[in-house]
Amino acid sequence: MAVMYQQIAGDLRRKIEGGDMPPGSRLPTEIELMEKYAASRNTVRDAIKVLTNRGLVETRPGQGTYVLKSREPFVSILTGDPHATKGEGPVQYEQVRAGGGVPTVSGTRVEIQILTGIKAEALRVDEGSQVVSRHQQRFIDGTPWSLQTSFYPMRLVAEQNASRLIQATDITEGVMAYLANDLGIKQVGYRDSVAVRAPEEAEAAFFEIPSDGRVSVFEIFRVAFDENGDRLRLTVTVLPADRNRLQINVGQVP
Amino acid sequence: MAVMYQQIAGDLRRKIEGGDMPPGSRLPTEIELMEKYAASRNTVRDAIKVLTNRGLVETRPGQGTYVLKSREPFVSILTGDPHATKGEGPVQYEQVRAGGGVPTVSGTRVEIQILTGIKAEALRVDEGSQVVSRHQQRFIDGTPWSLQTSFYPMRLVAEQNASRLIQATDITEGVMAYLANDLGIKQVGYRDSVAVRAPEEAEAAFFEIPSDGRVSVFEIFRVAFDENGDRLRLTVTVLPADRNRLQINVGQVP
DNA sequence: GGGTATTTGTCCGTATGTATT
DNA sequence: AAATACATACGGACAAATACC
Repeated sequence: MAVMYQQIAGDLRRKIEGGDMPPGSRLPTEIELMEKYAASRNTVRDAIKVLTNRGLVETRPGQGTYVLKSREPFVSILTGDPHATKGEGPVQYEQVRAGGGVPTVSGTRVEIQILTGIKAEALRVDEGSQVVSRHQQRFIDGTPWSLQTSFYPMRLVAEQNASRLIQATDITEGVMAYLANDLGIKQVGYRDSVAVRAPEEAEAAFFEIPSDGRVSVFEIFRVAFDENGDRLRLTVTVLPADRNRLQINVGQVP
Repeated sequence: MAVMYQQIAGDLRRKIEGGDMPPGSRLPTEIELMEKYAASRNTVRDAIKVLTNRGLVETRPGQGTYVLKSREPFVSILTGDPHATKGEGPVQYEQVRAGGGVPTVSGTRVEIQILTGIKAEALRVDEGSQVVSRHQQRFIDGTPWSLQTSFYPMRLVAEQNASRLIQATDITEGVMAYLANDLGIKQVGYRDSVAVRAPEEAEAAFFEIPSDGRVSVFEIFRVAFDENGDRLRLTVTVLPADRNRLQINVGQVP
């Protein structure tokens, strides 16, 4: 019923998932598989393509095809004290892997940008408005973990004198702490919206994942609200979906 | 620099994303693309494969290759009152699309199952323990939305007489309400863990998505806790990532 | 460093099958 | 039934990456 390349793919898949070919092991070469299944090389390659698309194997030119090892995922916590002001910049995510792991952050890149589309809509500013953008790269134990960009409406700088926002220096006590302590602007809640999409070129390069969309990324929009229900900032966080899990705690959890 | 099929893919992609080929429109046939780019049919097909893998187009045998339309995503809310007892069964997700949309639920399939692996670990029962499994299919406006299975430790039935759990009838007032009102067992919090993976065969068939892993699914593990910090149930929800967004509200949000 | 063997990647041409109109 | 369009499968040739001597 199934055609030949699917049969070959199914057979290899069973051998991988059944433990006959453990993670890290090398598959037979395409030539060997041709002989084993009495198929042409292109047919064998079609079968292997099924496995790579499902994230089971990886082909390395000049070396062979290898069974992928599943790595221990990072855990990012999306819930926290909405009034919290501590933390290093617009930190949203905590890393709770059992083995530990040290998060590090790149220097903050600060820009004035034009905000359009759904981002402008999320921050409730006019299409094409100027905003302050603060961008960071985040790593855990040296491996790329997340890309994070926060957008602040210009009124915070223009009308409420949040001048440190537009300086290209880290705000070590945290932006929310700065706004609360120096300006009396307090975050009382936030809303996250989580989607999954294919990575952009730059994201694939940073995370060291294939740029063809086989591995997708989480895209998290976090909108923060102040006491008046006004939107304080929009933070967009991107993390590769193959090495991250999101955790949400509600109520009383041990 | 880039090889030919990548150049063709890039050219087509720019035309799609630039609006030259709007969603729903048909691409030139493979023969026409062969002539246009002076490439062989296999090379043209390789280029199209890049686009299908990125979720930009869809090929239909006998018809042609079409630019996909992005559908309005469903929004599922992961946060709610941890003490809430109302609701139809193990409901976790609310649908908040602007245009409305009527959620419907299949009848509940109840089974006694053996729980193993990470599911047993999540519910903190011994590997290979028997549990009660209650499974539902959920739709919105008739389109498949989510698959949901809840697992309850057998002690609820054996020691605490939650006999209705093992009856194959819907518990219309909600399982949590039943446990609270009849047995005095109260949920005080829960923890969600969100991952993304390729769909299984049955899931792809139910959601009507390709079974080759191009479209991935959210897999949400929800563990519910009672006042003693014991685990009341594990609910596993699967929903296709191409038509769903997850929303998390923390603190005071308008 | 250089050369060679191995292995996967790209590209071509052709033939036939299957789904749709 | 016929035409159209994509899917599968074969064969071959050369390129590019890697490993090894």
